[in-house]
Amino acid sequence: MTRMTPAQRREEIVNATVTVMLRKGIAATTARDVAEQMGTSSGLIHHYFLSMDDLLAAAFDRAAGQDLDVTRTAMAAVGAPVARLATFFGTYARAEQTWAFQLWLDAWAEASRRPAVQMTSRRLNGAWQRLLADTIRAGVASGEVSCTDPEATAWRILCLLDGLALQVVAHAGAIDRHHVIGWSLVYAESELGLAPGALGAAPEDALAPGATPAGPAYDRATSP
Amino acid sequence: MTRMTPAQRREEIVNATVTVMLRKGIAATTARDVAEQMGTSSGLIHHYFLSMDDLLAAAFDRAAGQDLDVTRTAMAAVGAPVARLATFFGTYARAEQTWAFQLWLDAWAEASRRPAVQMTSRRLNGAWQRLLADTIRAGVASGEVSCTDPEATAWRILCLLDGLALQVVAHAGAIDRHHVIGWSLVYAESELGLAPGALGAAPEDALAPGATPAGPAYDRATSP
DNA sequence: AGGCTCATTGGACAGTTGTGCAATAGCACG
DNA sequence: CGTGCTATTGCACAACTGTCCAATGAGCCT
Repeated sequence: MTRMTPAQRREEIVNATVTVMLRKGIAATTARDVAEQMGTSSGLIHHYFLSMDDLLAAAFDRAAGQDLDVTRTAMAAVGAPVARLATFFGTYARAEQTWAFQLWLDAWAEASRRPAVQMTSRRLNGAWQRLLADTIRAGVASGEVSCTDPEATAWRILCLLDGLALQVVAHAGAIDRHHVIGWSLVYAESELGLAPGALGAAPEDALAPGATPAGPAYDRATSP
Repeated sequence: MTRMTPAQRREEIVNATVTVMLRKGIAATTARDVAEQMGTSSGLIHHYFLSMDDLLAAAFDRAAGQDLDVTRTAMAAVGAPVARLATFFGTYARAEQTWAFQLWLDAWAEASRRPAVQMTSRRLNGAWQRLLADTIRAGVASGEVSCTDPEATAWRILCLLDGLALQVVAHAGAIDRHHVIGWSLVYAESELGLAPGALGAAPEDALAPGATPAGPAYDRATSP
């Protein structure tokens, strides 16, 4: 029975929940799973969280929030708005490797049943949109990009990204992983009046479609 | 104890499951719910379906397949490819009223846990994409539209639609319902080299964004 | 050293769930 | 009318869930 300070323990519970969530998904994560992951009693969890809904929301907040922070700080380190947009897609692409996109899918589906999860997912989704919209606005201000409605454009780019990623996660093989970034990037360039390639080098097979790509092999592993 | 022929009963079980699913979502639909909906015993269900996974897949197939059929037949009744594409969006828009999009969300999220559901959802998603791609190809052949890669374009349009609809269902209010069709439609026109408005009259507030639309009031009801 | 606070335990509890099976009863056929 | 097939019942079963709580014991303060 190792006794920890409440702050530390709370932290560890959230961390353990994230670990379990990444393995089993939000919907299938139980209090006992989390306790076992920590090596403690299951009663401990409800000493720190009022309900499972709260815990799952907190864990999703941590997992998804970290991705957002990574992208945000990476973008903040870049000066020009267009370069910042390029960083946006570049970071997204790199994050693909350890992809936790199934979490988003679970969060959206669970939103109708778990109020706390819905609130968190809505807040984070909004934050992503704002990050993108703000950068677009900055680009408009500096004259680098042209866009009549940054808010709407940000939503559209994000929703295309989500829709594509969704297919990759839910129906492995239906869409090539690389297309997710490549196609979104091309779309963003066209919406923002940018020259092709301005936001990143899209692999040409991301544009020339149809036939099976002769590009580099990619792992079809479904598990994270 | 009303006795039915196996075919009839199987039919009724699927119908009842669809009804329950529309009310509670795929993930929360139980064998007992379905039995209660039919007014029969719960044991009956496993006399016709090997597992709950099979039943849920069959029910989702029916519900989502019907939507597909409606759109497909509506499109088949139209001659010119561009008009057929316009019908695609028009039918989609009308289907919005009795929106069962939560089912798709559930299906995608459950795909990783329920093999039968994944197979069904993958098949139907592919059918939607093929429907769109074939029509685009026909448009290219007739010279009405220009598109270098109908397959990819179809996926992109569909994924934008899904991504937008997803936000409406999961985070009611984040995106205006009307934007789902309007924005996708405008995007499709640009991808296919069509004149604005060629695929349907997008409400102007679907394009002029930002401020709260002064358009007609729309119900925010979340339940179907 | 002793006491006290509170993190932690381990299990109880009531409610689910999917699944399987003997018994029952409706219906068609002889 | 009786007989057999089988659709249907009703329940048992084991496993699981979130939630709660009295008992325990670790570590800090006096």
